[in-house]
Amino acid sequence: MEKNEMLERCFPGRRAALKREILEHALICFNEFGVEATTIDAIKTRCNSSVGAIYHHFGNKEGVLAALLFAAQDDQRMWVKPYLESVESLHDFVTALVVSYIDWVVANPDWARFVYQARSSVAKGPHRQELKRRNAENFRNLREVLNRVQAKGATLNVPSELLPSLIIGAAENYCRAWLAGRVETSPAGFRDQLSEAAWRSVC
Amino acid sequence: MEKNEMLERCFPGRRAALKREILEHALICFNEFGVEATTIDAIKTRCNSSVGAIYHHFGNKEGVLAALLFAAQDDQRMWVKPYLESVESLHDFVTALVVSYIDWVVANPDWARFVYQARSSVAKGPHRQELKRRNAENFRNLREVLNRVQAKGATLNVPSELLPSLIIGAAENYCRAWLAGRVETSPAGFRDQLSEAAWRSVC
Amino acid sequence: MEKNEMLERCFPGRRAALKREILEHALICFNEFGVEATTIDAIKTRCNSSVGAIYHHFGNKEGVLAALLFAAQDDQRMWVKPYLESVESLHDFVTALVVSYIDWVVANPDWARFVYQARSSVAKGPHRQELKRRNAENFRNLREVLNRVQAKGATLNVPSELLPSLIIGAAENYCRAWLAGRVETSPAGFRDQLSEAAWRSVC
Amino acid sequence: MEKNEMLERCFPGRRAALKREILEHALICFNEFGVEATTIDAIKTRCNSSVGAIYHHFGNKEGVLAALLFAAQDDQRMWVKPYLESVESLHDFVTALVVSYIDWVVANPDWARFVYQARSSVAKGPHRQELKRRNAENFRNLREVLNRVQAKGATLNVPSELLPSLIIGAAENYCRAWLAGRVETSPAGFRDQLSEAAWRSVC
DNA sequence: TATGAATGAGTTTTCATTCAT
DNA sequence: CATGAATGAAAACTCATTCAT
Repeated sequence: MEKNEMLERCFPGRRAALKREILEHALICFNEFGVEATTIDAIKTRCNSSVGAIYHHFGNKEGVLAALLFAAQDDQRMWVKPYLESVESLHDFVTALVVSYIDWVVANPDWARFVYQARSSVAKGPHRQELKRRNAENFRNLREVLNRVQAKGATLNVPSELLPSLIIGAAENYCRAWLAGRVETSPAGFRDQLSEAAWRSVC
Repeated sequence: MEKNEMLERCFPGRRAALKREILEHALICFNEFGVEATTIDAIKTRCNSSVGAIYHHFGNKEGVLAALLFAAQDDQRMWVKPYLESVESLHDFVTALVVSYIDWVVANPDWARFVYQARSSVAKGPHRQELKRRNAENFRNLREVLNRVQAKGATLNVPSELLPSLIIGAAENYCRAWLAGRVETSPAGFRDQLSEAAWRSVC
Repeated sequence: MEKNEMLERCFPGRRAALKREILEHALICFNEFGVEATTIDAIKTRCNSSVGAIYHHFGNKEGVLAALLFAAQDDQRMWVKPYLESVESLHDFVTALVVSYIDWVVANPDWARFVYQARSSVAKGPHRQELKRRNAENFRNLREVLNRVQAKGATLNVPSELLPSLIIGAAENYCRAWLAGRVETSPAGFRDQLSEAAWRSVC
Repeated sequence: MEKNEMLERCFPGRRAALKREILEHALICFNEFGVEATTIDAIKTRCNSSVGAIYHHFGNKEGVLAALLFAAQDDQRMWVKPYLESVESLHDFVTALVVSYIDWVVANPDWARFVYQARSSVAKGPHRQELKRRNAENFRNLREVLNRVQAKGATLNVPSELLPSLIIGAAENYCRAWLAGRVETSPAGFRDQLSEAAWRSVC
């Protein structure tokens, strides 16, 4: 199962089995009832564990939330790597980002749904520094690839602040709509159209 | 004050004065503490009213939330009207939507911030049908304008489901980032770039 | 309609029309939801009146309750009178009480249901003195009839305190069970059996 | 103390100590203030516990009420057993029921008072099915004894629905009056008279 | 480590009552 | 007299968190 694979990667080993079990069911609860409406008790009931175990492993509710969000983001960043490796041009770069984003959402709809609602919660809570740090690091990594590509040829004539929105904005908007059931067609069906649109929007 | 103007429009008259007062301060609370973290008590303290009055006028917390969201959306839809009136071409249409969107967000940052976080709450709560109905009606209205414009000349070669994301996705993404403090530059500074990018992405 | 007849008797005249209207619908609410669960608002909604009107006429919720209870008891005491007039013997007396009790309950099931649940409420509330006074007066009146009858012939060899329970206990118990739906057969079907049983139990 | 004995029987063991503690003091509150007027807070204050503990053990207020009622009824049914064992005739049967009823009320006035006011509440609430089930079972058990006795000799010429009212009606009525302070003499003083009256009323 | 009973501050909500119009 | 908006005390109930076993 996909969920277990991702968690196995993030929390490997036998000793972390319960940890993975808890996170797996916490994700289901958060998506089913919403982040705020999910209680520790609901999670412990779903995974046949105990409140004590959850607190032992994650400290508190925000700890569970942060662990899940960071696992999802880590996975998403691992996922994009192979897409970026063969990037040679600016067009490749934009396409890699858009397509890998869509592919990840389609492959992990539960995680994507969760990320959209959990991000703002974590951004307000005690793990917001860690979140910022991780986002900054990710941004640096992408920047590095962009710089490498731009060194080879043409450069983009777009303000740095605006770039992420132009590249990912439309794709994210459509993925949100799909996960919320507002549109029917899977984003997978619009991979090329969304990546080409993103490319046209930046050049 | 802007807030009062908008609320005056939605809930006119002397008798609704307290209603407006409550909504005005509820908006501030929701933005300051978050939708879930805002308590009825906090609202009543802020507007020097009573819990009873809030329940008398809005039934419950979800009622306050829905009243605010619907007021904001009504205003946003009133706002876009003059932009759409002079639209002659597809390019005009895309520009009108993007630019009016940005202008509204910049003119009403508190309302915009609120809409982003309240929408998903209302979409899960007891007013979700009303929300759907309103969104559908808005969509029909825009569609009508689009049809009128397309009748005159070239038509867009973009799937209907994808169109809203292509037009508004990047602008929305940037506005969210701005309101969350993740970028510094006001979206007003990127009106033309965002609307041109949207246009290129659809044609 | 029965309800109106009884209320017309207790609160006669045009000016008391609203009063009767309120009481009539309050009775329905009290029976449907229970005394404590019935709110002034529910009553005002049911009778298309206003909270102000209810408070104007009855002072408070306990006032409504007491007015209804006293009306019901007054009616029950008016009802028993003709039964008692022709009483000549002890046997007649016991029969009159049991049979009139049953007949009244069957004729006014809503009022009877109400009396059973309202009595203890009023007995705790601010009208408890008035309730006591009325009960004592009623007891005196019945005692008088009993004395008159006993003066003519045989006397009962039953402690005074016990007498009411022996006479009415079984009938009341059955009527309660009937009104609660625990038994099917109307008490009217057991008029003779209950009155004869009562008579055998006291002699 | 009687209360503890009864509760110890219903909820035995060390682990249930707090459960018993809560019920014991809830009973006092319900009798002192009335079922509706007793708040969870009043109970928790009286037994030096916490609202959380009460909700942990009983779910909600209705849960406390039902637990107490069922405990009382269980006790009452245990109590009547020895009275029924030596029953040989119909007369014995009626006497056993009336006398054991009176003895139980006199031995447990607080529980009896509670049963009278709680029964109708529970009969309306979420535990009404359980209540019905228990009453039906109790009825079956008594019916069995009655059948056994009737097999030996004379049978009663009284409708089945009416029988309980004839047997217990007067005693219950008197016990209610005594517990409410409307009469002075303890029902214990009228054991024989009430049981003999019941016997005469059914034969 | 694991458990789940116990805590109690904090929340939503209700509703009798008042009073200005 | 009638109305219903406004009040606010008080209620039920929740739930993150702790801690003894």
